[in-house]
Amino acid sequence: MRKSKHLGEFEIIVLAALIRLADDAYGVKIREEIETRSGRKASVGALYATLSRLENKGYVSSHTGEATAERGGRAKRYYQITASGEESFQQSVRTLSLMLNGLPEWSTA
Amino acid sequence: MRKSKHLGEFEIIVLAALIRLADDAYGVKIREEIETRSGRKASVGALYATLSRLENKGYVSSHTGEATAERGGRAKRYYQITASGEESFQQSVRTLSLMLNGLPEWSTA
DNA sequence: TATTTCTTCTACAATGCAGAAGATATTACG
DNA sequence: CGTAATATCTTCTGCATTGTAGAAGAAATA
Repeated sequence: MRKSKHLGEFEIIVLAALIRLADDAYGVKIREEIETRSGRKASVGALYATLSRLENKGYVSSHTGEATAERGGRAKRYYQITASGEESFQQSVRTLSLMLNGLPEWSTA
Repeated sequence: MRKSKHLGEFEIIVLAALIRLADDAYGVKIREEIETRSGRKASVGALYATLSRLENKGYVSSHTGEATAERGGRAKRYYQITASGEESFQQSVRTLSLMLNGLPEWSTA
């Protein structure tokens, strides 16, 4: 059915982090992954708002984790990308790739 | 001074098109470049709004072209990326690269 | 005046952002 | 034990920035 709505810059980054973290993707960890890997700042609010919106669009799903906590704290909420999200992600990545490929700013990246 | 505000997805795409088109970058052509190269839709309104915002931020500059028109029509307005815009562009591209590099969605792109 | 080419305008929708507040678990200590 | 301190994580709220569409307007030639 090909809706072709585009993902925002931060949405792309969040989904990339989700994929990287596989089954260890919960809020705090996702934020950490983004900041350490890319240096890009990501406030808690921004992150959760984005995750929530992605979930509304059906691009990610979530489930609350077991109370495994080694030391205090609230239960984690784990996220994972859905098939639909994967499709959208791929399309956005492809678009960027087509536009950036070959540029000096790109190769140097 | 490192402001580090992030570029939006479409802003990145527009800047990429600007760089590609070099001195032939005016509205209609930019739009064409984006759509033919990546398949991504870009309405006139969206494009000019984005160019205008980028100019306000000092990321692009513009000048009106000579009335060269081979056959009717209004004067073109040529855009080019500024040093500051280039810096911001590079940073955004780098962030994406760091997040995407190594992912299957990326290699496949 | 008709036609062509290109840009502006207007109004609204979607995304991004920050940090205080809230929830819920373990640990400390009487 | 009871309950306060502490640690972890997520929600909430309000606002700023970016994205979108297409009709309307400007300016040139035929």
